[in-house]
Amino acid sequence: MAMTMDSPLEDLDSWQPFSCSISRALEVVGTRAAMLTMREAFYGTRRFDQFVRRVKVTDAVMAARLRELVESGLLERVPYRDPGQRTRYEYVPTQMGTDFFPVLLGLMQWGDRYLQPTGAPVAVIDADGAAVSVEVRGGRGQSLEPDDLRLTVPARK
Amino acid sequence: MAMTMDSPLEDLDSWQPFSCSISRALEVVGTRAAMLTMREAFYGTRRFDQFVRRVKVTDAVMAARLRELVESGLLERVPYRDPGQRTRYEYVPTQMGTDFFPVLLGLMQWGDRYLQPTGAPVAVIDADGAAVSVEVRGGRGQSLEPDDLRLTVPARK
DNA sequence: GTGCTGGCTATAGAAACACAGAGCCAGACA
DNA sequence: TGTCTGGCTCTGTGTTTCTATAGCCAGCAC
Repeated sequence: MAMTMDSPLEDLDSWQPFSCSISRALEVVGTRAAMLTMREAFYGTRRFDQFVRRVKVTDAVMAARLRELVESGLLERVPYRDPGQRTRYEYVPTQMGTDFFPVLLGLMQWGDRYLQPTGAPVAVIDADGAAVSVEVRGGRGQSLEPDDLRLTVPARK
Repeated sequence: MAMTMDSPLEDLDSWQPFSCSISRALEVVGTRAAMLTMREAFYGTRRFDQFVRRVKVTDAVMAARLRELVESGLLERVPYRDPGQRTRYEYVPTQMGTDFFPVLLGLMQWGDRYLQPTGAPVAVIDADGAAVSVEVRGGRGQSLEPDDLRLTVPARK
């Protein structure tokens, strides 16, 4: 059985955040460089030197972040070969990495709204050219506001 | 006029990420403690000592993060008074703070899926008790996958 | 072979962030 | 008046993440 609470959690002191998913996620993508590297992967960046130039970190830092992101499973090292060049590697988002994009999109949308006095520098659109948005949806597909949400803590094992 | 590109961006080298909303957002909520503080606000935590205990940082760090989050506009200092106590302050999410919750929810959902071998420790549900999910929606309200997205860079000023 | 180049590693130092402990201050209560 | 308490600040230390610079290595070009 589960302990169910209203949102916000009524009895906060009876429950401590344990093995929180947000906390675990931040251990993987919690640094600025890691987050911006995933942003670039979202934009379509694939190659080492592109990542270095566009995220504006040193190659040492980018090598470290890319290695971590590959180890964590968000990116995959895929060999490629340009004519006259030796084999090198691209960094391609995995399913796990692709599934992270909504977080980036949510962050972008929130930043566009509150931190961009002169408007969004990049727009994300669908096939029709209409603006895209990140939303919270309930079981029937309906849009939800934060006030509509409740939290449940499953029974501990 | 706008420069429109397929997703992923075709001509990455012709466009540099400038005043990126994600980057700006990370300047405000880019640290682990700030993110977990907003998580707690989402859970319903309001008072200083609760934040300190539940985020598990020192009071010094929490005081600094709360001050920054108030200055940035995500939280608001609201006076309250318990019987027999002097006036103190609660930290209550503003509209800007509430609008940030989908990002936290997206992070939680992603972490639940990929970083929790034994299942999600907390579930977010709607009024019917159905699981809630963060989705990307297009102009007609349809669900979108990352492959369906395109990016547009408005003309520079 | 030699030279060159791109991805990657290594080291040292700077900056940001967190911890631990001490101390300050307003105000409720004796 | 004096004491106690909770929110908050200050100081010093350690860890992490970053920058800057140098160097390594595979392999293509010559």
